Amino acid sequence: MQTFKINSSEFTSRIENANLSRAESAYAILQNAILKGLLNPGQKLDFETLQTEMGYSSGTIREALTQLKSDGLVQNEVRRGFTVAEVSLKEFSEITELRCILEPLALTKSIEAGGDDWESTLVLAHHKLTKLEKKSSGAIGLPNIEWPSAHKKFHEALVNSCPSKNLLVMRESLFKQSERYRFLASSMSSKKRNPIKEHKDLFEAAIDRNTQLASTLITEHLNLTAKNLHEILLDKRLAL
Amino acid sequence: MQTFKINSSEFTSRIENANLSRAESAYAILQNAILKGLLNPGQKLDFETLQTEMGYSSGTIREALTQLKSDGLVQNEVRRGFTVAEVSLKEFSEITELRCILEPLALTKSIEAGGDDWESTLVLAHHKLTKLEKKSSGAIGLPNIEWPSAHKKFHEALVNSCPSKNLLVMRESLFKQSERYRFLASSMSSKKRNPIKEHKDLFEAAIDRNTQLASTLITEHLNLTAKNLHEILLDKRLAL
DNA sequence: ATCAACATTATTTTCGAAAATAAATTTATT
DNA sequence: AATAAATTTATTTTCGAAAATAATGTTGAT
Repeated sequence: MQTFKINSSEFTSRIENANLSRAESAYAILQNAILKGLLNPGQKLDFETLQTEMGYSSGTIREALTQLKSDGLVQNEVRRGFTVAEVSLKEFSEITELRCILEPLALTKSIEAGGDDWESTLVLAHHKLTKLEKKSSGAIGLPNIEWPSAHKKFHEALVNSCPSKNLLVMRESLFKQSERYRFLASSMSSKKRNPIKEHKDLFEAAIDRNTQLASTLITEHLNLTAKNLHEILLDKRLAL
Repeated sequence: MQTFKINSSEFTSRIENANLSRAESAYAILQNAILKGLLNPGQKLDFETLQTEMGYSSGTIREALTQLKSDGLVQNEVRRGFTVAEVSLKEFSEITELRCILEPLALTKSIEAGGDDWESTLVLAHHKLTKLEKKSSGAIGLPNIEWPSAHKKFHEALVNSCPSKNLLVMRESLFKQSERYRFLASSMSSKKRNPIKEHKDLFEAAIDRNTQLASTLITEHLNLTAKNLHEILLDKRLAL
C-alpha cells in the first residue's frame, strides 16, 4: 500500500485534543486523508498498514472504516476488505443535483428558525472566511491550508438552525463528498474562481432573512462551483 | 435491560443463510428489533445483555451499533454507551417532508432509466404485495407478518433503476425510519387504511412511464399514510 | 447535615491473539 | 502442458480479556 503522511502536522493534534474516542480520532484522520486525496480512489486499505501507520489496533481501525463506509467514502466487500471509494464525473453531477435541492431547503428552514446566536455565529464565520479569502487572493494558486475548514464552517453556520436533523445529516454527507472532488480538482489546477462576492451576497441575504434570494444564491453558487470543477476534472481526463 | 426475543422465528434464519458476516447479521437483527419496536425508544443498549442475548462478542455488537447509529436508529454518547434513538411527532413530520421530495425524484429517474428487468421485478413485487393485501383485507387488524417486507420490496422495486446511488441511500434511510413509526402506530391501533388501490395506481403509472402522475401519486400516498399515522400517534399521546 | 475527596463497582473502549476465510503457490494427475 | 486438488501464505473477522473511563458508594471534614 502506498504510504501516506496522516499523523504529522497540526491536523492530528487538533483532533486529538478534543474529547474523542480513539475510533473517532481514527475516523477523523482517515476521512481527512481521503478528502484531501492523500489516499487515492480505489486504493486498498489493509489493516496491517493502517495499524502501523496510525498506531491503533485493528478493532479501532475497523470501527472507523465502518463509519466511513456509511459516509460513502470507503467501500467494503465482505471478507475482502476495504477500499477508498471510487470517484466519477457522473457521481459528481448527481451529488451536485442533490445539493441544489437540499441546500436551499435547509437554508430556508435555518433562516426561518435562526435566532440571535445563529446570527452571531454566522457573522463570525463569514468574517473569518472573508479574511482568508482576501489574504490568499493576492497569491492565486497558493491554496490556503485553512480555507477549506473556514469554508466548511461558513456553510455549516448558514444551515445550522435548520430544525430537521435528517436534512442536516444528508446535507453534510453531500458536502463532504463534494469537498473530495474539490480537492481532486484543486490539486490539478491553480485556476481558481474567487468566490468572495458569492459568499458575501449569500451571507447578506441570510442575515436579511430573505429566504427566496438566499435559496437562489446558494443554488447558483453550487452550480458555478460544480461547473468549474467539472471542467477541470474533464480537462485532466480524470475519473470518467 | 428489558429482554427481547430477537433470535427466534424464521427471521433470524432468513438472515443467517445469506453470506453475511456476523457483524452484518447482528446489524440486521438489531435493526429489525428496533424497527419492530421490540426495543423501545430511549432504551439503553448495554453490551453485556446484547452479548448474552445474541451470542456475539462485544466487538461484533459494537460494529453493528456503529452502523445503526449512521442510520439514525441508535444514539451514542462517547464513553457512555448506546441507546435506541428517540421518536417524536416532529421528527416524523420532518421525515415525511423529506420523503415527499426525494421519493418522487428517485421514482422519476428510475422510470426514465428502467429497462425490462426493472419492469419485471416491479411486476412481481406488486403482484406479491397485492396478494398479501387481499388476503389480510378480510381480517382487518390482523397484521400480516409478511406485509412489511413485501411493501418495502415493492417501493424499492419502484425506484430501483434510479442511477443516483446517493439518492437511493438517502431514500432508504428515510424509508427505514418511517417504517419504525409505522410499527409504533400499528401496535396501537387496528384501524388501518387499506392501500391496495394506491399501490395499484402507483404501479400502473410507473409501468406506463408516466413520471408526472407517478410522482403525484407517490407524494399523495406518503402524505395520506403520514396523516393517518400522525393521528394514531397523537391519539395515543405517544412521543411528543 | 452537606459537601468534597477517595475508593469501589459497573460499563465502555481498546487491544492483540485466535479463528475463519480468501488468495497464492505447489503438487499431482491426465 | 493444462487442469484440478491440496497446501501454504496472507488477510480479514471474531473473540475475550485488559485498560480506561464513568457511575456509584463511602468516609471524613466542616
